[in-house]
Amino acid sequence: MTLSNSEEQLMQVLWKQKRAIMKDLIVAYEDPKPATTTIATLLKRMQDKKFVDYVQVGRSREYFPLVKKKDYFSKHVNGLIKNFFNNDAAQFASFFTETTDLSKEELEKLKKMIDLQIENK
Amino acid sequence: MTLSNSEEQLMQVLWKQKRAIMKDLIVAYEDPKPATTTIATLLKRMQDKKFVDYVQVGRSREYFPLVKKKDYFSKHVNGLIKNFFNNDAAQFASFFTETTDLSKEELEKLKKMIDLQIENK
DNA sequence: ATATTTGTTCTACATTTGTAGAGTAAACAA
DNA sequence: TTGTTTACTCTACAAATGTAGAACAAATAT
Repeated sequence: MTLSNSEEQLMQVLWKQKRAIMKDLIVAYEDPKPATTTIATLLKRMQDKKFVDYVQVGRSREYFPLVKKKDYFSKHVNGLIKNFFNNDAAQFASFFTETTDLSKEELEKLKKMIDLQIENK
Repeated sequence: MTLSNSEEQLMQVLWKQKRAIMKDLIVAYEDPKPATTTIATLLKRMQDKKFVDYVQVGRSREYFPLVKKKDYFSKHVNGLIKNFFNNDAAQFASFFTETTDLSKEELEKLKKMIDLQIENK
């Protein structure tokens, strides 16, 4: 089960806010803001898909993510790797460093992180 | 304009085969293979979206990609970076090295590539 | 020459997605 | 205590997607 585009967008808001009621969610949107009913529909569908849940707080529901951004995202990336690179992460990595536009500093930082990873092997 | 899932799947086949007629495309599918009309519909929609074109060769059309896999894919990755990491590629990179499961050798290789990149800055 | 295969277009239809109005109940403001 | 706000559910509907039958034309096999 995956999120559709607009569901994913809403999920981003929720990940950022951690817990939020309707009003908070809508505030996070640019103009033209969606109708409240639109958000409500999306939230309901996301509940059905087990991506969010809520607790009743007074008159409102406080929504929260059931899925960690990191987990969701790593599934995404691994899907991409599988799809586009025959499941070869190294090939993906190479592609990544070529394609994205990292500054010298960022590259140095990345190198340090890789060193750390190598040490832990 | 983006490809839907099943369009993207077909695009993968076409990228692999470079140029292909209907029969070749269908052969590449696992059982249960889709109906030829299904593939035809997808191809037509992909033409409309300017992702493929064809030349008539005898009785058949030889289809070919109009978009390079690499270009298509880098747009994808950059989309992900924007969406999930606030447009911060370094953060993405860090996430990537943590999450994907690279071997020591692969990490070394990656480090070398990064060094190359740094030199070219 | 007739039957069969192949590729195509047209049409169709169920499902999913994006979006929101109508109606309603609870809480709140005046 | 009555109007206003807020959040929710129900319903709706157009567009996109996934899938494929019907019909047809060209090529091919017998």
